[in-house]
Amino acid sequence: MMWRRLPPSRMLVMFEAVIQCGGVTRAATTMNVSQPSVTQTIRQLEEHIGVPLFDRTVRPLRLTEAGRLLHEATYSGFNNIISAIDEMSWLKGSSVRPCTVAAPVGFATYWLMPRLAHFSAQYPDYPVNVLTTQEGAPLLSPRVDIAIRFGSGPWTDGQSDNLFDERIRPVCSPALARKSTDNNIPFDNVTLIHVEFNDSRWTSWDEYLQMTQRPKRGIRNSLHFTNYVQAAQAALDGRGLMLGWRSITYDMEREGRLVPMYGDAVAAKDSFVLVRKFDSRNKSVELLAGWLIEKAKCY
Amino acid sequence: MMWRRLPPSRMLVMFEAVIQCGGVTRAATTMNVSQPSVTQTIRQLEEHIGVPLFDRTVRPLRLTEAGRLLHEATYSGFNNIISAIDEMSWLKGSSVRPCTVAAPVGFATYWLMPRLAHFSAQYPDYPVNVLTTQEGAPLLSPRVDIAIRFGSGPWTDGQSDNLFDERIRPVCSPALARKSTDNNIPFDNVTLIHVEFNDSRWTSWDEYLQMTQRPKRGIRNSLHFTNYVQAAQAALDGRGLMLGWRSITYDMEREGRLVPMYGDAVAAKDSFVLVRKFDSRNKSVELLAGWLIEKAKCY
DNA sequence: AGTTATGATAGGCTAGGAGTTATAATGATG
DNA sequence: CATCATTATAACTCCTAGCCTATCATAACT
Repeated sequence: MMWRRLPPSRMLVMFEAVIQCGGVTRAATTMNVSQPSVTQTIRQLEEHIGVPLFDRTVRPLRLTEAGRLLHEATYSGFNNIISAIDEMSWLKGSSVRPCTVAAPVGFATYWLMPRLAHFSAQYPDYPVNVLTTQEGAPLLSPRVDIAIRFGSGPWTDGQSDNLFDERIRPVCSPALARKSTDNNIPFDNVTLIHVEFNDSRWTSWDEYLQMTQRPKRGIRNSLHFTNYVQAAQAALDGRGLMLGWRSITYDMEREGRLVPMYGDAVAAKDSFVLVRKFDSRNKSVELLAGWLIEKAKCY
Repeated sequence: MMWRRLPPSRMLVMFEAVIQCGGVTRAATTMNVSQPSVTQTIRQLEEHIGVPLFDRTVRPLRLTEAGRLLHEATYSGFNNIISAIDEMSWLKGSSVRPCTVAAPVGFATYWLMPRLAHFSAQYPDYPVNVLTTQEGAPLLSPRVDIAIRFGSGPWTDGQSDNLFDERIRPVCSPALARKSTDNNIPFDNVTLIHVEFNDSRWTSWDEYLQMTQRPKRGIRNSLHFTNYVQAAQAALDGRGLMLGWRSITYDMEREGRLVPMYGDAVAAKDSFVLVRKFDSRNKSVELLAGWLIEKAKCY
């Protein structure tokens, strides 16, 4: 009876695509369909639900509050299903049970994934699965061997090891930094790149300005994104100043693609913790957990 | 890129229906399609994934390990999406923000839902949403105002109040109980109704037998189910002896539809705890939380 | 073993989903 | 204000996904 309200997955997939690509047109090209097709599909979805998902009074379409809600739900919902399928596929071929690690989406994208590539190269016989979550503290479960949580803990449902504290500071592209210093542009005139999260633990620009005792900014000179991927891209393109989370921008800073600018680093309230099952008979769990902890040290 | 592996929702919905109805034929009738259609759809899904989902060597089709995995994922995944949509629909009509409570599936079905019916009757102006989870400890999140958890805590992400401890004892229908006592049937000859959960915190028959120092049973005389709904139905029909969780079977016991039989109650390791957000500006959260705690007392 | 209940297979048909092109409308930008 | 970029609307086409009937195969039950 529950599926009466469930929209066809096509629509939800399109919806996600539009969000990811940041616009109908781009979504259309990446999905290999025409632009009107996407518009139609989104309309159908909105009709199906009965609520507008996008704000049409602004041109690169932006999510409404309702849209953001749905986005969160579908994103993690699909992730659940897909990662289960992945796991099953592995389970079919090799008899080696893969190790599944759950992590918050930003951490997974910018810290975990790049490193996992190395891990897989080093230990090709130990398959690893990543389950991204919208929440900061994924639970251990039959399907999750390692959970990486952002918070204060302590957690008692498994063996926990601290990975690192989180630190935040403004960063931007080297080009923008040079331009700013050369022309002596004051902080207040620089475009700020915002990421709209619902998680209260993620420090926002507003909070940062407050913590560093700077005046609050208006909506002038600001770019808004709903995910870190786009925001980071905008920063790399030199379109503004982003609040750089250490776990997310560290690699990019090291490569010189982003540089700290305008202001000090601020410690986040919480830190990242790796929690693994107590009784993991699975060798790969121990191996991967140790490996990640090691990587976190030298970071 | 992630949707490459996502099967059409039709298939997943059918899959869920087959599980819920406990068979292809029954699923067909409840979904208003022909039986071959269902068979087809399931085959397509299995092809899509590349893994058999059902064990065909047994006649009322049973889930394989892989199937169980997928079931869990889709169930909670869809639940996420649907409850988000529900919430949005409410949000459209009335400006009163609904209160969303997340709870483990068994608790939600058998304890929460029946009581919520009364709550809604009493306070029609306070809409309530239920989000069922496969795990025992749902998190608070922007979308979840109240989380009901089964575990040992303590949890610090919100204000927590104990609801009640869990207790387990064998129960069956009055008819079966009478027949057993009349004919002096020994415990070892009674059919046991099993529920297959992956959550280690749910005590199984094996554990119960061990705790009460009875001999372990073979697979003879046993019925297996994957969810409590079916299992409870089987118990009500007098088809065997079920391990009755207080939170689940209490109402049915009070109505005389189930009676305790063969053996003592055993305390579960953990208890149910209600966790609500610290700063709930939402009146309905406070109201509902207090109401539930009150109900839990007199139960 | 015979009977019943349940699921699998084959083949054919049709409705409507999903996409296309062409064009208009509207916000962003300078 | 002019131009560009992006999204909305309309009308039409196509094809395939999904369903059905009919029949067969096999497990469960007694």
